[in-house]
Amino acid sequence: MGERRRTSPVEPVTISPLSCSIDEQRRRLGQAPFFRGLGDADLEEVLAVFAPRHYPDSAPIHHAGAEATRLSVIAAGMVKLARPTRDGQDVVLDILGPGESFGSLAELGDAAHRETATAHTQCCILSTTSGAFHRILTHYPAVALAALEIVAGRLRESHDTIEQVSAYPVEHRVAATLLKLADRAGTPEGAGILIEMPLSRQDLADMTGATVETVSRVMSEFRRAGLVESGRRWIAIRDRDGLAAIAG
Amino acid sequence: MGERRRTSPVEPVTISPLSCSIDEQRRRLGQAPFFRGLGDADLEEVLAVFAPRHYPDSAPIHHAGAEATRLSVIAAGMVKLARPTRDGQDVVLDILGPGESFGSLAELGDAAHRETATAHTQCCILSTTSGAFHRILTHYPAVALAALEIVAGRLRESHDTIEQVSAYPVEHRVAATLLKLADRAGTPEGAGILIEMPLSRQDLADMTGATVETVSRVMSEFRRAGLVESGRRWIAIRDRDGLAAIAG
DNA sequence: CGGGGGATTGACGTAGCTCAACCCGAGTGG
DNA sequence: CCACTCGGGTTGAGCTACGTCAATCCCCCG
Repeated sequence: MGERRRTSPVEPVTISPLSCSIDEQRRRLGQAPFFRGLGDADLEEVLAVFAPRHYPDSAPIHHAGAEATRLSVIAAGMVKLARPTRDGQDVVLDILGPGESFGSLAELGDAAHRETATAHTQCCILSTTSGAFHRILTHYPAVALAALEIVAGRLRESHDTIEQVSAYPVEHRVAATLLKLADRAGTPEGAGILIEMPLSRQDLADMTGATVETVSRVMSEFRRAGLVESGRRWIAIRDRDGLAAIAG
Repeated sequence: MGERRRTSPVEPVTISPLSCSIDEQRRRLGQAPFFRGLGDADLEEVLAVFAPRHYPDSAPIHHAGAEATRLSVIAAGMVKLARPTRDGQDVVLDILGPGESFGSLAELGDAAHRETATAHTQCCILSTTSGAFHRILTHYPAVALAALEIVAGRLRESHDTIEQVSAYPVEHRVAATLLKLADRAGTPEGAGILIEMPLSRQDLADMTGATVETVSRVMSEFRRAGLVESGRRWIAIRDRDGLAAIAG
């Protein structure tokens, strides 16, 4: 009665068999911001040191505290970067998609991972050792510059997050987070934008520094206002401008 | 009564005349992480494109929103990086010291400054245009690598901050912030560590995402517990371990 | 000595956390 | 194929950390 929530999830069940075939994945990686700017020959040489590996959904890739020995680039799927806190809660720093990298990049010169990386969907990861990566950096200045730009961009986003969490209420943060995700991984669907990844209230809470309950309340609020639609592990945006108004 | 607070501030009145002499400052900059790894000849060449400029205490260096045209390195003094929020409060992202850089580094590829930079003490800044800086990056790979390492380090610190602000109470954040500052700019003094920079409650509040009043209460608490001593615009740490216990 | 900007402290309001009950849709095994 | 279970989601009722507002204090300056 009154509110009808879409109950038949036209879900983003991205369960393609993800062959993780080396050649296929490598071809796609040539496009990654990381390797942009390399000639074909160089690209071939650089990619040669990367080894592919498949992770099933929710599999841990590495834990915080573990020795940081590899640099990884996502060929397919999504990876969640989180910091476990003393009291057992998680602070999600980012959810990365294809072409994005993690591992000993952000932790250059750091011996241990500060963050836990988990396969947020099943995914295929190309990775190499820190040593090999460092050799690439010194040997191919273009890669070093690309890396610099990538890290600088992330730093900017982190600053955004700090501002959000320090100065704005939960409602605002949730709206902003949804918009960010929609820009990154949204596809038009019906009269809205479907965020193409599994996204639970818990995820959203961990990304905004709030609790599941509060996020749930905020989302209900948004739904009643016709801003979003959501279900078990998915979220779609109905009224982008409305959300943007709340996000500021 | 009972509590005696040090009322005679053996202040860090770093009001050396800061001549900002080019040669003197340049000599010191050779040590900056940025230019480490450059040979003498190269260093000379690189430094040549930097122009020095002096800023009095509290002078604005650039405002958020302004076009990002320069990269700056601090020769002497301290610079406060802050984001002004919609509702007029400031979120302080960092306070930088000699040898550290700001400007179009974190904003590589970004046209406008996201942050306001202010002279937190009087200071001397060497700066160059983004164009010249970019030329340096491509021409001297060592600088690009150093920059990468610097930005990666900052990213890590930003992640620390996000964790703090998302998951821990104000008390905890203030303690952690004090420790961070002490490590960076602390000098042993009497039975404690004096933080060598002017540091108001407002600054601390803006760094921790809290209000002046709350920070003041927390600091009073700390003082009563014998952890810190503080006055008008300065702070000293009496019991490092005690603070560390609170910071976790 | 008087003024002013920072700091302190108190009283009060509230956003968001905690605890707890309940619901619902999707697997799963009988 | 149905019943059970179980993991997520929702909702409510308190509680508390922290923000807000306001008064007062205390250096430090002219």
